[in-house]
Amino acid sequence: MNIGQAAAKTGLPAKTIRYYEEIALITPHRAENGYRSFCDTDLHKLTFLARARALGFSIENCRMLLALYQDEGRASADVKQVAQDHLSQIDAKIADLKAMRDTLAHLVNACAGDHRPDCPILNGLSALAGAPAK
Amino acid sequence: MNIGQAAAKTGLPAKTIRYYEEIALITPHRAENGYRSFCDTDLHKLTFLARARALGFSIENCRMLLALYQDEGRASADVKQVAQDHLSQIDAKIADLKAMRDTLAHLVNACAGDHRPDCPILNGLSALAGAPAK
DNA sequence: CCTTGACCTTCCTGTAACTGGAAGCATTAT
DNA sequence: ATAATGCTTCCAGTTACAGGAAGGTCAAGG
Repeated sequence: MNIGQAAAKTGLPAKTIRYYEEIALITPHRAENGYRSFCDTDLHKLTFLARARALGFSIENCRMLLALYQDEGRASADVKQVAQDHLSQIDAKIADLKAMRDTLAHLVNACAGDHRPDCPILNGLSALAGAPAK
Repeated sequence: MNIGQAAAKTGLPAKTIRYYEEIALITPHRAENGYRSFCDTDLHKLTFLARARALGFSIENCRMLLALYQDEGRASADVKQVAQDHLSQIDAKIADLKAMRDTLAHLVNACAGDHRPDCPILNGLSALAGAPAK
């Protein structure tokens, strides 16, 4: 199977698949004409990668997960550790974004958004005087 | 005032300040010895930038906001537009992350995390069979 | 006067994970 | 035969800096 079909089946852009080969996440064989030839195992790996990436795992984490996936003697604790760490990072990022969101939402709500130059958003940015709680 | 003091006062790394000059967000004067010399206006701009960046605005949005900030004849509607768009993007990102988080949390919870190789996380990644609700 | 250390300068490289595009074979369709 | 895809490699660009090398400047101490 050529890269175009592999892309269609996995939902990954061909460019991305080439990149994954370049960084050795997958190693498809080559046909005589030089084209990459993807077998079922390659497709499974690509699907696995697509899903792991969709859950926000970094490439390096994906590499680890893929290695664990292929290691019959793995301990699920190792997998869980990677996932748990990532989950914590997601939670941290969500918390950060929520804080941003709240501050920004206050500023936006306070802004009239009309033709006049007076603007609480700019005022807030030039000196976050809002309500420095605590 | 030299870059070190400007960095200390604004909380921005000197590297970042040089970068902001390079991309023309600020244009501090130079002393005779070639050192950058920051005036109060420069410091205000840097503080403004630091806060806007902390709220997640991109550099290009910061550039626009800074221009509006310095434009006495601005309409607050223009500022609000930029902020509102950014707010929407933050909300979208939060929603994405929450979806990720929920999926991942389910997988993590289902995983025993012991010495055995059986792992719902890997199973989930190889074929998200969880509960594809509707 | 000289040296040491802190501070400043520019320039180059690297980051994450791709995306876009150019130049050039291979294959397929007309 | 030719034109349209599809494949190949390689190079550049993206975001917002961070790290580090090589070297000029300045204040303090001996």
